Amino acid sequence: MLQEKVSAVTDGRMSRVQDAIQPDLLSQEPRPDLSTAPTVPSASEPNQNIENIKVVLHERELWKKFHEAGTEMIITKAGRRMFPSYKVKLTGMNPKTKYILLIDVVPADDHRYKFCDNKWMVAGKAEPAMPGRLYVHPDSPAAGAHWMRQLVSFQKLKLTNNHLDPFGHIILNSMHKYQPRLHIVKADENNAFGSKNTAYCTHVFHETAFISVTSYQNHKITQLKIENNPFAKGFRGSEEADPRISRLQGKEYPPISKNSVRQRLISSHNHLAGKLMTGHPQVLSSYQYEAGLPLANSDSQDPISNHFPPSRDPGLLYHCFKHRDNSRHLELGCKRPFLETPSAVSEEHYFRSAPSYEPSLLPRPYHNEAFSAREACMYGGMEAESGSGAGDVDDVNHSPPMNRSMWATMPPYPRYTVDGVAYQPFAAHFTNTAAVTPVVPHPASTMAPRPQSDLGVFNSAPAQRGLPVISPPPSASSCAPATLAPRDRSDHAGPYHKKPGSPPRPHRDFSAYPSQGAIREPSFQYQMGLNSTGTHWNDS
DNA sequence: TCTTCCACGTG
DNA sequence: GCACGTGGAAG
Repeated sequence: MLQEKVSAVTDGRMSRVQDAIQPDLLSQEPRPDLSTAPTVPSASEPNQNIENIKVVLHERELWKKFHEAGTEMIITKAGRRMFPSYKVKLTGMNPKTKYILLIDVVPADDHRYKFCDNKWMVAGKAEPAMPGRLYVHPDSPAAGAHWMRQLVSFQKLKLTNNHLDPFGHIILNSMHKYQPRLHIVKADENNAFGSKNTAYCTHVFHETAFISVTSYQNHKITQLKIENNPFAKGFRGSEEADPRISRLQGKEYPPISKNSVRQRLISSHNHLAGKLMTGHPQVLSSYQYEAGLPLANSDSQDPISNHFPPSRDPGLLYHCFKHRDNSRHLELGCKRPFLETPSAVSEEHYFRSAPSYEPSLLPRPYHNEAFSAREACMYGGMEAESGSGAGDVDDVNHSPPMNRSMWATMPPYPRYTVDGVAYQPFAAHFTNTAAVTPVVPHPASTMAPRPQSDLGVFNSAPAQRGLPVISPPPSASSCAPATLAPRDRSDHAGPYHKKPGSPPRPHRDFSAYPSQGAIREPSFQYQMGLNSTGTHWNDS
């Protein structure tokens, strides 16, 4: 039943999505006409009804709590995990078909925010989008049976504000609003994607949108993190007395640090405010989605929506797409640009996402690289790879190692990257990691910390490395984004040339591709975009 | 605003 | 016992 509904729904959405997407993809270029764009995957493909895949966000209620308060995610130079973690339950996949799951985090709008008077306010124009990176789930590629077997967790994904991050973490600007997106890509025969007929779907849960910060602004969010994140248990205590604080201060009783006081006040305030706020939660949207309803977005009012921009959609948006052929196909070859590590390492994929604010979404595969994943996000450890893919969970499903490709999504803004700089991903910066191999990237080797990449972040930087690039498909453009980017980059600025350095394993490079991004798609905009206006999350 | 260090917790 | 994830405080 649900499925039916879902399907139906999805279909609807999908088409929209496509439309939307296309634009993105194209965005840069003249966008072909959307109409042209094939709708969803027209391609025929064997298996896949990627569009029939259902994705349920795990712990949605928790996400909603955060969303209602205006979710904030800490970003640090070293990389910080997201909390709540992005975990999903998948159903409707072809058990034998291999899929690659990846997440990208795109700007939700083009504003910079500030937290004043206990609420988020627009504080100017957004900084240029950072090089978009994609975080590929370490188990990728894996068969549908594998993905459906248990929750798929992206908890190891890390966010950073270091534009030169060598670890493959997702790079964001502080005080900006972002929207994580899940992309399910059907792996091709080479365990890569990007080839013709590559089909993929993008799912967006609006309740996972957040504002990146270097320190929490809204006390309510801090409290939610402390109350729900096991690693923050040390800060739990009665509200009144934060044990930890006490300790720090050496007092038994709650110290009243300015913060604590402030927090308390705020929290009270928030509560009231919250109640006052609107009334409805956007929850509906989510639910709708789940229900399979189309989104109706009712939400305009949704408080949350307000907080975050726009997306109105129901909780999720989804796009499905199939590449058309020509276009792009990525090759996955596996090359690991940076990584040298040969075999040992597994490959990771780096992707770049597009910066668009919205929805651009589509990933475009860039090229792949291999790498190993070290940590498996999901199940525990997996590495998948080693040669093959991750082995995590079951290996059965796993496919062999995949190549990691990079995708670039479109950037919202044309610029992307670090200001045009050629980004050198990893290598350059490795400074810290001295250990890391300097120059060339070795993937596996030691790198200091493990990059997310392990996880699978990719950047795109294909060209430079010689990675396979995707060829751009002309028409595809409309549809398939992926292609475009890659080439562009290479051609154009080529932002990233990789320099000699190599990043640690993980990431290989990233070229940043800018995807462009802005979305124009109706749907999308519809979703997200909107709100810029207010944006206020005020939580309170 | 951001970075670094800290104590404490999980796993 | 160790590595690492946390938010707070101090800088």
